[in-house]
Amino acid sequence: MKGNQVTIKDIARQLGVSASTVSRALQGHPDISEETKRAVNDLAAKLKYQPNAIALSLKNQRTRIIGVIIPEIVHYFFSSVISGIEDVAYNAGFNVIICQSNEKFDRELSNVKTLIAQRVDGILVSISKETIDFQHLQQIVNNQIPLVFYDRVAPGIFADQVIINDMEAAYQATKHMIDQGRKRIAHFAGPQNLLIGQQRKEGYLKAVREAGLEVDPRYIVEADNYEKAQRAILNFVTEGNLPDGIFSVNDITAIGAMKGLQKQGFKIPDDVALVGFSDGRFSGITEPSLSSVDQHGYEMGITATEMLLKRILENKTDYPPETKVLEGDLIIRGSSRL
Amino acid sequence: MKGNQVTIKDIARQLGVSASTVSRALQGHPDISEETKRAVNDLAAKLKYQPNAIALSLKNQRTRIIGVIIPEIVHYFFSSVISGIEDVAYNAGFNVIICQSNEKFDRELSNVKTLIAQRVDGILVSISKETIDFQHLQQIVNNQIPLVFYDRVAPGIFADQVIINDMEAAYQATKHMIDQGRKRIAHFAGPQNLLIGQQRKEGYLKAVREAGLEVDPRYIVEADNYEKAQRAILNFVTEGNLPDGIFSVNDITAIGAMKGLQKQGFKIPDDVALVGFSDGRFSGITEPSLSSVDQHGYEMGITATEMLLKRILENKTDYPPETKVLEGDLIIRGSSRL
DNA sequence: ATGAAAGCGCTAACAG
DNA sequence: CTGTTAGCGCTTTCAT
Repeated sequence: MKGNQVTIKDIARQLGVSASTVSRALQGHPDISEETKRAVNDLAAKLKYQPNAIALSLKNQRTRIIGVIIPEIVHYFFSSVISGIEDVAYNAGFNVIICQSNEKFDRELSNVKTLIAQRVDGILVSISKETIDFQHLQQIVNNQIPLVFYDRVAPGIFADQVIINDMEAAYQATKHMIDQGRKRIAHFAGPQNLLIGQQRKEGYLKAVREAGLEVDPRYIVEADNYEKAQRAILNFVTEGNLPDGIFSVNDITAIGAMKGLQKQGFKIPDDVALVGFSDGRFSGITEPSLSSVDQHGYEMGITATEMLLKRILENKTDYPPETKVLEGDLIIRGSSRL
Repeated sequence: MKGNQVTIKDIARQLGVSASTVSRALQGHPDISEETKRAVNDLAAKLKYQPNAIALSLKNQRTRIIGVIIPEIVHYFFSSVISGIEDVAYNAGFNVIICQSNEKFDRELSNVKTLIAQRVDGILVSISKETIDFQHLQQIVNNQIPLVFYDRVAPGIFADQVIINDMEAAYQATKHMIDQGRKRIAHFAGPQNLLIGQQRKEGYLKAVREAGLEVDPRYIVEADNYEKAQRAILNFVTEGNLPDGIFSVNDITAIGAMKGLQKQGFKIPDDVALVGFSDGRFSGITEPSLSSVDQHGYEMGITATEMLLKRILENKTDYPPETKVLEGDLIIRGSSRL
């Protein structure tokens, strides 16, 4: 932002009129003569004048910027969410600032500070795996900045949220394996401080219990990435208690399990059935292809942003927070089909 | 950005001092008494005062924001680049605005306008597949906004750039298959208006020619995604001229080829060897695992941002544009190893 | 040690 | 139809 960008003053000076006239001409204000308008617009085009968004923000007390806090952009689910957010924001004339927390609490804290300092008009948040303290998020609410949580919500914060029906989807995923005759189903679970981690485990438990199967605590392992899944598989094998089905909290964990099992010579789905979660770009690519729950990231981004824009544009902080629940869709593929 | 954020004035009023005193106290200015400083800082903390970044930007004529234009965030390569960008920017106290062009020229145009309007301190660009007109990028240079291209550069624009040695990497990838005894090697090429598309094809051609093999035009197909690869494979099969090796412009294309071939009953790498480009998260997951060129996205993001920050902080527009070339590393995996 | 005033770029009363 | 003025939040001379 060096000093050589064209301002309204430059145009005013060159045309021998006042800045306000230029401002009005640019806005097509009816008071201004056609002649002046033409002169102003021509010169503006010639000089490639771009209004200074910062000055406008300061004046108008709104930035037309939406801040997004996202755990990790490299995941297909999260980048689809971003696409949804951007599409809606873009159509409404809003810009988007994306901040990655990298799953770190400290970084998330700093992200919130940044977005407040930038005076964004609204904030979309999916909390990090580490986040167990929510003061910074409360701070957003206190500052009366519209806030919508997507996917990973913060308990106790009075704000809109859009989530998927994690418990039901997890239940369906597990039940599907049971329906195929599996008896010893394990769960590779996510962090239990995240609601999604709890809910997916709950759904799993519900299906197991409902089928009258035993809940074996050795079969519930906190494993939410490739490496942990591999290690868990190795444990199962050495201890001689291999499950015949595994429901994983996400796809990459399911793939870690798949690779680990195949390395040990087991066949998928014959020996062990696998179902993941999120339906990333991986699912169709593994051999066999991976059953998974489609989490509809793009739609989630759209919905969250629409909710946020509603708060921003209608300027309503009075009505109570809404929670929208999207349905996750179980996609059955080779890894769990007999 | 509603009206209820705490400002320096609020603090001044409550303490019965002037705004300038508060400002100075907050900055630790030596003129201010310890007593006043303490009072100001305490109240600021209590009210959770956050300086208005917009007012600061307007005053200082710099935003400490870096604008990034990226084709599509969902690709592992590009999201790694973003991580590199963010890490460097973050450490230097800069924020990042990410704009997706979605591979559309119009969107890219609009992105550039937005970033100029936001008066970002510098811009990082990788051009879209559609971009063949570069005036908007020239506009950035004209406005004296520091500009660095990464990966996909715009010819004829006088700006820094960081790329990988696409031609050499493509040459190595192709040569590797030739060294393994392949004689009929095809190339699934990217858009030829992108330099990376041209260069990767050039590298392929160089290896083929150097080995004294025939350049068969039927073996050079413009295919840069999963579906196009599948179709191309089908064509090869129906026309009865299946190659024994394919070098693809990116991984997802290589995987499309792999799936297409396997569906037809061909064995990888026995019947056809495959090498991709970019070494995304897919590479280790397919069966067999995919040989690919590691494009070092994270490092590219780091390098590009360091170059940009140098321009911004040293305020040097005088020295000539630099081009940094990173080396791509061929990673040989199961899809091309006999 | 502190305050008053000006200014960053723009808009919107208010005046003519 | 157009100009003058004030103000958005903050910093920074220049006074005192």
